[in-house]
Amino acid sequence: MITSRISDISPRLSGARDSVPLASVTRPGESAMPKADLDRRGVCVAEKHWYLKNCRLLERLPRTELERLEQTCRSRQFASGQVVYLPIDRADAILVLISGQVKLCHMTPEGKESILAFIEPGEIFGELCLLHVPDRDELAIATQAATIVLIPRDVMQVLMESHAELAVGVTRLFGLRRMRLERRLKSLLFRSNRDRLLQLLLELATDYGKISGLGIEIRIRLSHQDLASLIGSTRETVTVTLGELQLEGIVKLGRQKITICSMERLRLASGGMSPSD
Amino acid sequence: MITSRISDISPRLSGARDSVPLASVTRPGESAMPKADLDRRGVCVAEKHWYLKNCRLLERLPRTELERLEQTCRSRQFASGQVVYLPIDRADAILVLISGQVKLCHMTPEGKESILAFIEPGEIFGELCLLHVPDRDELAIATQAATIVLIPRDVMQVLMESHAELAVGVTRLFGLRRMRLERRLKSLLFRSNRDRLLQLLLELATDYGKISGLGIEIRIRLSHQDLASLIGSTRETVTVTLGELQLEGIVKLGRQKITICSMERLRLASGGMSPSD
DNA sequence: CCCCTTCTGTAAGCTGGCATACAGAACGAA
DNA sequence: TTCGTTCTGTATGCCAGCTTACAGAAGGGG
Repeated sequence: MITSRISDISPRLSGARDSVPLASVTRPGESAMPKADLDRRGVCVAEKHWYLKNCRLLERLPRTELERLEQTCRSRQFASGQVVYLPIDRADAILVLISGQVKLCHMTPEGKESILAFIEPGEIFGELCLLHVPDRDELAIATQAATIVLIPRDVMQVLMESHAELAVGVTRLFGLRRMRLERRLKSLLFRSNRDRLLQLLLELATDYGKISGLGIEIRIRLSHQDLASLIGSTRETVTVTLGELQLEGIVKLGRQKITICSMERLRLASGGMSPSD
Repeated sequence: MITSRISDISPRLSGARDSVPLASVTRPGESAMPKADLDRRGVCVAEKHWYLKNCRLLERLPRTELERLEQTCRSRQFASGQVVYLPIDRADAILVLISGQVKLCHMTPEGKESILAFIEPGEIFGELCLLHVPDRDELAIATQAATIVLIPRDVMQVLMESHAELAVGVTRLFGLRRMRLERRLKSLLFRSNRDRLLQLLLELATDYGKISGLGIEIRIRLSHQDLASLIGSTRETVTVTLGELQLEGIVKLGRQKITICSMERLRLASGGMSPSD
């Protein structure tokens, strides 16, 4: 249920209201990191450049810069379900997801959650801080135990100025995310619940699809509630609609697992448009 | 009616299907430009740098570069209602709107139009081509007689590489547009028709608001159909809802003109969130 | 000025999908 | 294994908003 999710985070929300720095969201005893990896300030310093090299955007930086980054940025661990940042948090660093999974979402005044995006390892998020907006304006929650590296905005900015290819990469990132948003907006306006779900499945299949015996399986685990939060619908409606799609032989359902039996029929049913339309 | 809008553009659609370059969308006799401003190829060459200097993004370029731009880019005139580009057009140039107004929109398979954005003089659009996506994926229509300068993608790319401040500007542009989209997405998911309209009015007031005697007047002319296309609703529903808001004393209606009587009450009614939420 | 188009207003009926309410199933933790 | 929690499935009433259908009003072009 949604309400349970909210109560899940509200204690942290109040805790962070007085602009506690990100580093203190995890309480001392809560960290899942082995002690050997911690220095005196509880910050992981080992192998960071190795981590960062796995980030598409940063890998093109020269080795010296990656090492310099080690000096300035910190690594953090988050348990599954933990809040990474809150809408009201100050946006002063970009984040690199090293491992695990994070979802970015937004809460309506009535407490409904709409998921804006899922972040996978190697991806960057919270990058809007580069525009010098005051706060995050979105909620980031670890959906799996996650390791995250924080790069302060100033540091990133300096890097971008001295390394044009990084700036180009960031521009590209902004652009691609914007395209994804536009696609999503288009698929929401004027479309029935069923159409939105079909379109979503199509996008999930292309983004996270893995070929399996029965067809294309969606790698990430999503409950019906999650799907509803992605298309702005309700859990019940999604359950029913998915059931129909299964009867029609388009998908095969499992617990938090969806397999697309026939991409052609899915494409056809969702209006014959590719996910990039 | 919507259908009439579609028939309005469909002849041009077929004309452009075989990848006719943008420059040929306007038929020779159709230009509203005085002859003196045209060279042999029907392209305006006069005072272009003066135009471009009014563009927020380009104004920071050194004068020499602006003049070089004159050599490579063309200027075009579009009559009100004319198509600037089609979703299937190749995306190989960014466009600068010098004067007039352009709307970017998307057509659903059933022929409903959803407006993605309005472009005002000095603004850039079609900039997604910088990501090397194959085609436009959206429809651009002049809503007022418009003058537009085309900057080929390659030219822009070279400029960005040699002028970091331009690249930064583009990044910023992408980011800001993305924020706007995210805001819009949030205001669409899970919100009633009324709420969406209120939120839209709030954004329109901040983006295009002009103080007048009765309150804040929205500068751009929008029909109820346009508003419906912006929030994914129907013309009738918008008419009724606007009527209610007028009765409540929140807005004052005129033909294609809306004046916000009380920003406070509007803000309050739309959930008490600022447009940047 | 008149005609034609676009814009706005109003109303009645229908329906997709939401709210609500249960219940069984699968999973995780202890 | 057992208990508690989350996930999934199903049914019913109800309502916001879409559809359809008209009609007057305001421009605008000739």
